[in-house]
Amino acid sequence: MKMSKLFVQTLREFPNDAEAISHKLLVRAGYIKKLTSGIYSYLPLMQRVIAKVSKIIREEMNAAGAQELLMPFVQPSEVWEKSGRWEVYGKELARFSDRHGNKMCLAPTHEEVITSVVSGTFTSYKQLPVNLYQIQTKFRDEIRPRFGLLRGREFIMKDAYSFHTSQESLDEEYENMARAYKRIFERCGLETKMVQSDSGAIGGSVSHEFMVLTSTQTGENDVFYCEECDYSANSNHAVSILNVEETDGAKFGYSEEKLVDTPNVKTIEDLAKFLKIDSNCILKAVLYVADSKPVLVMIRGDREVEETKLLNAVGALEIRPATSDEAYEFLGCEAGYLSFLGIDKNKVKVIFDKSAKGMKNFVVGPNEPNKHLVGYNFKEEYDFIDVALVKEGDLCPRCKKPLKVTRGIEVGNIFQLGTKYSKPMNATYTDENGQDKPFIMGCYGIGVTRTAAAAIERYHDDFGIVWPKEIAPYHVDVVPVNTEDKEQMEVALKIYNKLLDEGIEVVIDDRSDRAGVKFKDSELIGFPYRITVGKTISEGLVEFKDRKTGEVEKLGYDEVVEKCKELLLN
RNA sequence: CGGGAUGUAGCGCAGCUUGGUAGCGCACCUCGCUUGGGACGAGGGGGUCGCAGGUUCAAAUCCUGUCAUCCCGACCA
Repeated sequence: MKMSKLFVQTLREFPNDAEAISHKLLVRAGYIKKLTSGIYSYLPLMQRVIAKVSKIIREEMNAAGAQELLMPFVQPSEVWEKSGRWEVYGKELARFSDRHGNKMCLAPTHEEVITSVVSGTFTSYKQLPVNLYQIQTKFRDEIRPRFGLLRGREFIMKDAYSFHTSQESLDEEYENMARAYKRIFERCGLETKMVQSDSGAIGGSVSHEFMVLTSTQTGENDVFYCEECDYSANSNHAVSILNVEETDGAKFGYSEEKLVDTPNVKTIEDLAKFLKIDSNCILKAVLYVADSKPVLVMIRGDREVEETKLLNAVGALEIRPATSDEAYEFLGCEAGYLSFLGIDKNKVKVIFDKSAKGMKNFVVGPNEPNKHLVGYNFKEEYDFIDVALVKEGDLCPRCKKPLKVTRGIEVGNIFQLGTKYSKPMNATYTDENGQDKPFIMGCYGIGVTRTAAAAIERYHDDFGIVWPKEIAPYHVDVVPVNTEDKEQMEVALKIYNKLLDEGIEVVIDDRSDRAGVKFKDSELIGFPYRITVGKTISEGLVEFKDRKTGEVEKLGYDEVVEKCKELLLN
């Protein structure tokens, strides 16, 4: 490809509306162009990266025994009503009506359609298991799209769905996919961590996410992991053993139940200071609204509620913290002094977090203003449920060593769906005994465009993108320093043509710009290797530069071609 | 949804307070010069100043509304 003809416009400055480094670089280096919030055109360079990632995915999925198909992006409401998700999915599902007034939507995922495709096509246990996948555009109308391709509204996803006659068969395929995913990301040059996770809107029981670990910035998930054993989990799923298992207010002189004045003391921090007690000896009350009904969470003062866990615990569709006004409305008390004590349990659901178990002589709100109860002890048995966010330093649930936390970008996930979709949609096969049984299903996703963006988050420097060579849009950039110099151009073209003949993906920067411009662009775009054809041709040499290591070698014309072959063709 | 900010040429921005012919840098076109790290000179093209309404002799500028984009937060009592 001639650089002078490549459809790309690099920018001297970073775009104003980008935050994440991958977003900034993708725009500046001319890979993507925004059409509207969270929706981008993939320009030729990007399209090549997408094709590379897709190719790796296809090869590994096919090798793992899956078959590719392609399903509709526009779907009728019927299948979604059948599965029960038309009501449940919320505003992320982009809905519209066709000209006949039929309710339609843009596909955010394909469980419904694949289930209807398989149902009635494979009807015998003899034909199972089967795993089908596609690589396709998805649309999710995110509340707040951001970070460019990391959280767009429109994005490209590989989604696979497997159908089984038994849990054992599903387990096997789940492991098979986990192995395939590991290989896919490795081949993309990405190190990933497989972590336990919540199964979210897709549903099901067992699920894992593949995370690209990032130091700080753009990872949108907290991942807790143990360095001793291999335990690791998304914060929405992580469990821990509290490092202080039992707390006793008696240590601070509160061994007797008593109502004390705490005027205008509303936060846990202030209360701990006011009473001269550790916050883990206070039982905190947090009021939520779950599907417009109040839920009061009682949790140890040094802990925070993990909303996804709470959502699952109460089986709600939507959950949010209550406002102060709502606190007054539901509990008849101003916020700051709320409690499970003295409230109507038929009106307000109360959940006790696991962290509250074993607390003694603790401080708790009395559900009346400007007072707190000290030295309180539970007077009946409660069910303690885990709805708390793990903290760094908590102990690993497996080996009891302190947990660490890091940020991660979720590039893939695998779920065991069971019969969540097949049952309501009445999708069945006939078993050995002639009986109809619902399919047992699994599903497996990879964000193709997000994977590319994650690679940039992970691999870049001050000059631009440093692509892993497996997913770089081109491998080699041949730069004649002075295009007016006939000899330089001749050598550059010779090398370029030879590389082309060898099947190496190469660009020749035949623009008449000065060398500096071409070098800057080369580094910004992130070609893994650059061959500079300049003054050294007087000695029959050209310069070979590795983008990643920065190493430079002077090589003869044939030598440099051999070097590229060696590095790029196996 | 709540709060904040911003909409002026493809990109980055100034101009708005105090109304009076729409500007700068990059990019683009032409000519010259230059060619190993984002050169230089001269000339040139490109903008309904987000949109709608209002005030005014006159609005990018003032007023009202509206749309869009970005950031923060989404209540832990």
